[in-house]
Amino acid sequence: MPDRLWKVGELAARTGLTVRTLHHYDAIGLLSPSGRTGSAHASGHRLYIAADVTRLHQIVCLKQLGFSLEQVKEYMTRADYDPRAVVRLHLEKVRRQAAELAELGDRLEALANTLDAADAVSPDTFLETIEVMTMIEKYYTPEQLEQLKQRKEQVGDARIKEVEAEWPRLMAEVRTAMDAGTDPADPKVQDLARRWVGLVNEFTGGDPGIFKSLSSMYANEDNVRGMDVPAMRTMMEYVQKAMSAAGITFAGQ
Amino acid sequence: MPDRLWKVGELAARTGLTVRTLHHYDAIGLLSPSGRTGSAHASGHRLYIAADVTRLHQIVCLKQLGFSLEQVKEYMTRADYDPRAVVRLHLEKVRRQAAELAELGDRLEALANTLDAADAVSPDTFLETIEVMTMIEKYYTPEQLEQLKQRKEQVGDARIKEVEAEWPRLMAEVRTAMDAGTDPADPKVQDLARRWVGLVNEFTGGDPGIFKSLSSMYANEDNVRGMDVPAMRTMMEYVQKAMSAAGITFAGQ
DNA sequence: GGTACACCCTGACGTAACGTGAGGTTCAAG
DNA sequence: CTTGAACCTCACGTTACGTCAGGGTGTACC
Repeated sequence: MPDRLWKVGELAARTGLTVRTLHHYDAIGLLSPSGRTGSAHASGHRLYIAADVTRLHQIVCLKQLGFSLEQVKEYMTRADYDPRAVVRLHLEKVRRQAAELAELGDRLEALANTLDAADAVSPDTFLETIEVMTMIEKYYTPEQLEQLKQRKEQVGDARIKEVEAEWPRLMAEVRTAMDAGTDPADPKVQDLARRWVGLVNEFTGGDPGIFKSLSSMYANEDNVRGMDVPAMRTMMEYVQKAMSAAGITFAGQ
Repeated sequence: MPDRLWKVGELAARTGLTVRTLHHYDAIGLLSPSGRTGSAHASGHRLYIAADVTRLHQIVCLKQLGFSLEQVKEYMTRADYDPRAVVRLHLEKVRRQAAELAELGDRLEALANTLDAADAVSPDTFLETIEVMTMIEKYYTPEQLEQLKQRKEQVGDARIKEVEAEWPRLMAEVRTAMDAGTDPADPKVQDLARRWVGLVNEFTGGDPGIFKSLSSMYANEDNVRGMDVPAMRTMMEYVQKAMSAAGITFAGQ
């Protein structure tokens, strides 16, 4: 039956496409039926011949390979392309997209694991976790993250909670000393500086790379886990004076 | 500077978004600035406060995880979701998409290799190759394809070309016999049937699975590599009568 | 106080590949 | 000649903005 005629509905049923899709292909000039009922009356029913069916099949194939309708059209009208080059190029694009999606998947999985490890997950902690993770990924290399993860396991949750509680206390004391106009060289301030350096060293583990990433993060972000970083930068200048006076430095800088 | 105000341009520069994007977020109610210049005059410049900046940051993070703006909005307004479940669900979706893209990549690579192996690649042979590959993927399992590939290497290109040239000749002869009204039991027709069976056996290698897939393909498709399959089905009935008369069967059926 | 100029504003249309009606017409059977 | 199914042509909706067009605003300088 090579000279049989097909109506849209039949063709749609056969190919798994919808009637609307065939209408669309007609509208954009990708596949117009070779005939219509009622001759030139316009608005007659579409009649597709065998050649149209073949063309449609090719269109579907190219679509399944991920080409856009525009590309398919270009490709089928102007046949002056090098098929190999086209396929190779398209392949590269698909590979890139696949890699990106896979990486996104990895990040989501890491997030999911982090959330599972947390005690309670309110929407707020959720948003905070995401923010922290995103920021962290921006400043630390994957190797550094692995390193931090191992250190975290060594140190243990208890100590981490202690440190997290210690920071606000320390910052409050530094602020008090600054507001009081205390000389950074004052032994009390030098003590504060020693505690500050101690906490930072505990985090970096003396690794210069991690110290650099950390510095970079606090230099560029204004908000890290809800902390007022600009204020911290001001304190840092003060603390650094005290460090000079006490003759101490960060580990591994 | 927690109480500093930001204008769209500044915020855009800081976040890497565009001004238009911020306008868009405002328009869809995802992030509206807390203030405007010129009070209630309408059409004053947008003024974002620190809280707005934080919210924007969270929006950006969620977007980078692949959530749609609609989802982000839902998530940030109604906070009665289980973050873990949401992330796991989203993760699965992303993984599925990544797998699909990876598979598409594999198919494209197979296509590219096939094209590289071909002598000349005109757009027509290209389209034909795609059609054949797509159809083949539909009927044969990956294992069967591997099997066919190995057999193809064993047999060699020369024999494949011979067979491809032989089919049209054979079909023409069968048609002639049919049109002449020759009895299928006629020895001449039995010979034709033997040749037919021989060619099919050579392709299937006597594998029942491949025979089944092949049959399925020719039973469901009306066009395989430009061949008039409906006509072949008619011939097949005739050939089968001759096969019965000759007492032969397909290998491994 | 005026003026330049950068920056801001609000529409409004375009994108890809159709989905989804609305409202009217045509075909094939009875 | 009448159904009912299948068909027809608009035309708007979808996503996340890009890209003008045409006109206001803020601020620095004279």
